Amino acid sequence: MNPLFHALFQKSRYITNCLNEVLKQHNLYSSQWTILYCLHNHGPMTLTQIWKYLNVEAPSITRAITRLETLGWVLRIDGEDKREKIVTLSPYAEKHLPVITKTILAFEEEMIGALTVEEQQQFMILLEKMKG
Amino acid sequence: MNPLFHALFQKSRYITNCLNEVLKQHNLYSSQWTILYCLHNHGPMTLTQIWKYLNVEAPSITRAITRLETLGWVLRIDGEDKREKIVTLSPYAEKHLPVITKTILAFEEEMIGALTVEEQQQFMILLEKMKG
DNA sequence: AGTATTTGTTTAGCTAGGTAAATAAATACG
DNA sequence: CGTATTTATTTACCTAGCTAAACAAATACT
Repeated sequence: MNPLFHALFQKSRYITNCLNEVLKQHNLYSSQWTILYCLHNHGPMTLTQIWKYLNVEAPSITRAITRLETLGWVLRIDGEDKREKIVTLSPYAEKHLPVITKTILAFEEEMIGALTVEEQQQFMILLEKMKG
Repeated sequence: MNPLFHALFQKSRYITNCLNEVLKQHNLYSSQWTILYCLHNHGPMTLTQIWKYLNVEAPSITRAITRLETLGWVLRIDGEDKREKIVTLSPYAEKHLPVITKTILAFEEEMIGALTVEEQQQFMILLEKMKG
């Protein structure tokens, strides 16, 4: 395996593991938090909007939303178009998200802190260049 | 989610998906190929050597090796220390690996080609800086 | 020598992604 | 209007990582 790929995969796994560790105190997993944060910023979204935005396949989102629903974080309501389901944050989520967001921001700052803003931009540019 | 993490995870998933697409013609998955390539370079290895080198947990390797064994790519033989199993490439693997390696190198070149050698080094350095 | 600890591997069960195919509602077309 | 196609979601099943705990062999300790 090309060392660049190897390093990329490693770091990706490492960061998600760290993220899960931080989220443990809130009884959440990284993929769940990603969706909650997404809904928090965009307001109610259909499943399709969510998976297109997060760039994963639909079944992953269906499963995650089902779990979040049973845990009481989101509500799934029928849209005007009867095919689609609109997902919204529950009052419980609205109440608890701010403090979670805060701990996550601290984590991200700690993780990325060693990079200057220019380095962060450079990193994004280099990522883009890898045939997207 | 911090856009830098988002981009990192995205690209990581994207590349493994592409890799799997390329490997489909050889009836292999990326994780399997990673192990075969590892054995090809280092010669016979114990399970522990493999998971420490690839930096994943032991059960992932156990499962992958079991699958590779039933598919005829590797052999698992008892070591002198009766606890450990030594994994070696099968003659079938020795025969077929070169051509697979060739297609993978072409894929990696295509994927990374847009980056100069300096940019690749820079990318590695930036990855390292993210709290390892 | 006999017990306690460590080490290598495996098993069980979890999240998290993927594809392929089923289903139901909406839309397009002849 | 009725059928064909598209679109949104779901279901079933696959790889790929993880942790926790079981187990057996080796090593350390007294």
